[in-house]
Amino acid sequence: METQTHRIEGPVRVRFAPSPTGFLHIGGLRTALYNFLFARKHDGQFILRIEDTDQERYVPGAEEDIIESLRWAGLTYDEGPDVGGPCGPYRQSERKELYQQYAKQLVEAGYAYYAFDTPEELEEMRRRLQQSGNPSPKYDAITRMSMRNSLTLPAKEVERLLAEGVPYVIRLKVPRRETIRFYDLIRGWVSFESSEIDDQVLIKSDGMPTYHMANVVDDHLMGITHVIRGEEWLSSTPKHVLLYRYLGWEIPQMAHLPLILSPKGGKLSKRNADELGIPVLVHQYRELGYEPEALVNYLAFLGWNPGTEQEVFTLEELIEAFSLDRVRPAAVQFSLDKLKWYNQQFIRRMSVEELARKAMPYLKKHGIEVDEAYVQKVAALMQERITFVEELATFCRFFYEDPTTYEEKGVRKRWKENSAELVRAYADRLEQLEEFTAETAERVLRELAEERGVKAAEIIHPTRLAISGLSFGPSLFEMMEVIGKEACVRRLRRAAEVLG
RNA sequence: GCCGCGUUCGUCUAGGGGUCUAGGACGCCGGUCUUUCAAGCCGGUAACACGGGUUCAAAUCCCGUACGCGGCACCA
Repeated sequence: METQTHRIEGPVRVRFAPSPTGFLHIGGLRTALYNFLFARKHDGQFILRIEDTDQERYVPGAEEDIIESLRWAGLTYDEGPDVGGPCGPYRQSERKELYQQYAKQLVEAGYAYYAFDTPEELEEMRRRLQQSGNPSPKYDAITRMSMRNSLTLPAKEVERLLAEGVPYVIRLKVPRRETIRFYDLIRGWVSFESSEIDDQVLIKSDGMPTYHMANVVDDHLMGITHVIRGEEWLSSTPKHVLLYRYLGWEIPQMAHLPLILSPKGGKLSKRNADELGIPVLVHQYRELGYEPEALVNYLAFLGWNPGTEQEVFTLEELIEAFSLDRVRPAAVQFSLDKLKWYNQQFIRRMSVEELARKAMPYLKKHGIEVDEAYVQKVAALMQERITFVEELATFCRFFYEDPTTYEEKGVRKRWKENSAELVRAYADRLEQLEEFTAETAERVLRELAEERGVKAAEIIHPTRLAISGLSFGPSLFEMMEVIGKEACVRRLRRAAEVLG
């Protein structure tokens, strides 16, 4: 049978449905982002739903992390556990009865059944089948007839077991031979043989639904029109198709996003990413000082592109440009280099006021106490030279305090025999200046060079070392103006003394 | 192993039968500018996985192979 998903009338409703079994992963953020962009693009609603049906893997704090991370990234949702909405509750653990009700409906209609097999019995069945040459044993149309379930047990026995409270699960009765086809917005028609699918558990023995059951029920009840999720769900989609059909519901449009791979090509798991030094959790990026706009922009381009040459987009621009049919089906490799480039791009697009404001917490963190007006001057000189806002503190200490060391390589290359004397002479002249600016500092230096018959560079380079302790950095004279006459003179004299 | 999905420069990608001697971006390399370092500008490096078809013509369509990834739980 062919199952066409068709366009549902009315506004677009999409959801991001993470499970609080861990902190938000960048792959999760990308999925959330595409859902968000799609919803905003079509003036629809974006919903956050927490899929916490696995009580064993529940990680405390995960839900908070997901919510905080989405907020940080600017992906606001219209309905969710913390903001409410007309289709709540938005936490699956709070909707338990709902799933049971629909599961019972499926049982009554003959599309699902009770199964009383213990884990040991299931294990035994798999072992038996494997021994008889079946490489992938399944609880399916054939094996279910030799198991303990409401299809094989007498009705009275089933009633008795249920009444006695014997643990049971509810399984989907997957048809024996049928081709299940569905249309994926990103991949086109995809088909699976029902014989490859096992009788999926819908309700676990603890009464909680499995993902498959909860997902289908909630997507329907919440009016989800487009299911946009990771490719790892593609092969369980036929089960969902069956569920929609048996429940008599319309199937939302499906779109399975390409997976994000590690830069080496494998799965971007926490473990192998840690080995490569790649953060995978959204909060790590926040802590490392990445701009949320940069991460979002980069993630948007992982699997999608606007078809134009524009690469830097604000969230608003992404919304405008986004479309699912420009999402590619192939898995993509994550690259920190490109992300850093985006970060640099966003820093350069900030005003110096904004940049300085963002730098303040970092300065505090590094024990530097200066006022924001001063930081703005630093920001103006450094904006084009930094990749992270934090570098306004770490890379720029010389703007805030005298250097205590001098870069060895720079000294070797730039500090000559006559440097100490020239630098002292320069300091003396600067001290006399009434108006200390980049222009006057430069003029005085060039005059001195001319008088001494040396190239300006012979004073410039040692001066840079004396002022900043480094052989590279922003425009020397502008830097000196920011640092001020008194400090410059002091630093020049000190360097002459220390470096000889 | 079985099933599914995928495959254009190292990476992200454009392209969807002729306009492709395959374009852009990141990275890398060189040049230029400059007091240095960045940035900018200019230039370079580098790809249609392979094999068969179809066609006057294929990166583009079809089939196969290889490789990669995903799934095969009372996890999501």
